[in-house]
Amino acid sequence: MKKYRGIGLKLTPQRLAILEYLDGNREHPSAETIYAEMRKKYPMISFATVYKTLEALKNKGRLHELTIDPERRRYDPDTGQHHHLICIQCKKIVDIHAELPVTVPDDVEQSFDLVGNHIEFYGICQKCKTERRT
Amino acid sequence: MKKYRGIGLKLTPQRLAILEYLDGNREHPSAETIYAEMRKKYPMISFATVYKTLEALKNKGRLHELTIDPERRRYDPDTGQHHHLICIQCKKIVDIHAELPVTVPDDVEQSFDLVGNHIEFYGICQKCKTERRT
DNA sequence: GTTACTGCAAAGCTTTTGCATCCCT
DNA sequence: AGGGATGCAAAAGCTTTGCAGTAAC
Repeated sequence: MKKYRGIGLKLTPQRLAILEYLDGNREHPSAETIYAEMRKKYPMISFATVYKTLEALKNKGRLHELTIDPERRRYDPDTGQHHHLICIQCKKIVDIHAELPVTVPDDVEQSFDLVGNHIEFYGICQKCKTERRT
Repeated sequence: MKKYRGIGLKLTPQRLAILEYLDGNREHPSAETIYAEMRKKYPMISFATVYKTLEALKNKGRLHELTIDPERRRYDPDTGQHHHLICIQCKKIVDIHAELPVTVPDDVEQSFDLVGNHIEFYGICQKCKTERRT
C-alpha cells in the first residue's frame, strides 16, 4: 500500500497486515491480540515478527506503548495527544480527544522540563454498569 | 510496632520490615528493589514472601500498584489522591500532591461512572538536564 | 547484491503457585 | 491449637534474542 511508503521500513506482507490492522484501530490491542488477529490471515506469522514490528513502529514514532494495563503492554496507533478512560471492571480503554488543560505547581515547573502529560480516568462503563444490576 | 496493628494481617518480622521500609517511602520501589532492601536486614527473606505481602497490602488498600513503568510494577504506600511526574530519562517518579481539577467532556460523563483519575507528567529532571549539558 | 526481515526455538525477566513447615495470635 | 505466613523451587506469563534462511529494495 502506497500510504505506508516512506516509513523507513521494509514493507513485508506481515508488516502490511499489522499496519492495516492498526490503522484507525481504537482498541488499544496487546501484542497477543495483534498476533491472534494476524494469524487469521497469515497463519504462518510468528510472535517474534509481531514483537519486532511493534518495536520498529514504536521507534519510528508510529505507535505508542501504553502502560495502563499492568498485565501486558498495549499499543495505540494514535500518536497524537489524547487521554484515556479505563473501565476498572472490563479493562476497556476509551480515547478522550478533548483538550484538558492542567496546570502544574510552580515548584514543579521550575525543577522539570515538562514535555507532556497523560490523564487516565477510571470508571465503570455503561455495559458493566448494566450487567452489574442483573 | 503498634502502629501496624489492626491491619488484619499477621505481623511477622518480614512484614514489619516491609511495612517500615514502605512507611513514608517516596521512591515508588519495585518488588525487586524491596526484596533487595529487605535482604540487607533479613537475608533469609524470600521473593515469594515479598510478592505475597505486597499483594496482601494491596488488597487491604494499604498500597497502590503503579503501572507507570512498563518494565516492572512499582508500589506506592501513599494511597491518597495524587499525581506523578516522570523523568523520561532516568525514570525517576516524583509525587505531585496538588489538587489538579480536570473536567471531562459531557458525553464521557454520561457513559461512564467516574471514580477517579491520575495524571502523569513527563519531563526531564534537574539532574538529567544538567548531565545532558556536559 | 545488500541489508533488513522472518520464523523458530531458546532464553530472560517478572510474577505466581504448590506445598511442607513454621509461628503469630 | 489453628490458620495464616514463610521459603523453596518449579511453573507460568510476557517479551527478547540468536541465528540461519529469505525477501524487499
